[in-house]
Amino acid sequence: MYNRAVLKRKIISTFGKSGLRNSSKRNAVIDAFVSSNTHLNTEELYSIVKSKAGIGLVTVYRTMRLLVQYGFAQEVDFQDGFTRYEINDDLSGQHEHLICIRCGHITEFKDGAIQNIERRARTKTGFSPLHHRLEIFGVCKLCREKEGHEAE
Amino acid sequence: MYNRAVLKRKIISTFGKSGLRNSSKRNAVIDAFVSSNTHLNTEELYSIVKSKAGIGLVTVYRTMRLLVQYGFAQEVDFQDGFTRYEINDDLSGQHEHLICIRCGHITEFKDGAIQNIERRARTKTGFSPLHHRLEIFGVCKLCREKEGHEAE
DNA sequence: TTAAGTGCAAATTCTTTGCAGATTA
DNA sequence: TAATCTGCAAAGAATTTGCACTTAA
Repeated sequence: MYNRAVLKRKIISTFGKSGLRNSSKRNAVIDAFVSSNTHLNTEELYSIVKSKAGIGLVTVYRTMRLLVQYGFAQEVDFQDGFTRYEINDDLSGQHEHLICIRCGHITEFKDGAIQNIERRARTKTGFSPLHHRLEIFGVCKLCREKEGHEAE
Repeated sequence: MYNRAVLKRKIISTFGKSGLRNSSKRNAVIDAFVSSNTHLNTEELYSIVKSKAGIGLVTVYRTMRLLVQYGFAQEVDFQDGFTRYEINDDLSGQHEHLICIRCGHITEFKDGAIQNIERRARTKTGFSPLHHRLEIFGVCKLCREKEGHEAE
């Protein structure tokens, strides 16, 4: 598990080495991002930081784009119409998403077998995997219980 | 492997039972979709059908939405700014996507281990998987060769 | 006949960009 | 000081919707 304060320092240090400046507003967005436990979209990140520091939506977009470019953030797509972000799996350990098509609830799920799939992809096709996204769509336990397990 | 003519008939029959009509323009979009081997986006599907039948872009959007709703099409996201569609994996057999972050080339890749991951997800969390998306981002063989395998 | 399907243009929604002023190194 | 950063408003791009007309059942 990554440490958030460490991650934040690493991001700012990496940015600094690339000629990006250590701005207080951008830092507030980085803070909101590394502190979040869920998969926030731009609007949600904005609603966190705008009260704190009078930050504009555009700054959130620009900061998230940088975080993706530099490999600290990864875009995830839960088919709800928003681009969402999470801390790059390579930093925190790979995980998959179980997405309930009834209630929209997201469960994170770890399974080491993905590593084997990536290894086979490399062996069979010469493709060199860097990171992945696995989203499994289905019906969560609670919704199945509500429906009397019809979804079985 | 599904048969395309059979699939098309199945779609139209399912639509008919739901009170949707058998319209020639919608059929042209369905045709273009079931005949395609790649992951077409709306604009690409439109460019196929507009010459044939004077169909509007809006009809393509509406048809693809129906195909997704009824489970015949699945949206895929290759992070190129477009929503792309493929025939639902449940109908043709599951496959994964290897996406080259240099040249954008997509390779389809089959690996049965995903079934085991889905099974473990069900056992561990009570989640009932219906379908999944696995996208592995990395560098394809050709790009690696061009780069002298730096990406290793 | 009548409910569904369609195209056009307008409206929405998410995201990016131009530019003048603010901030950081 | 000099380059980067920022917010605002405007522009873009993908997608949806309102509405009058067309078509299938």
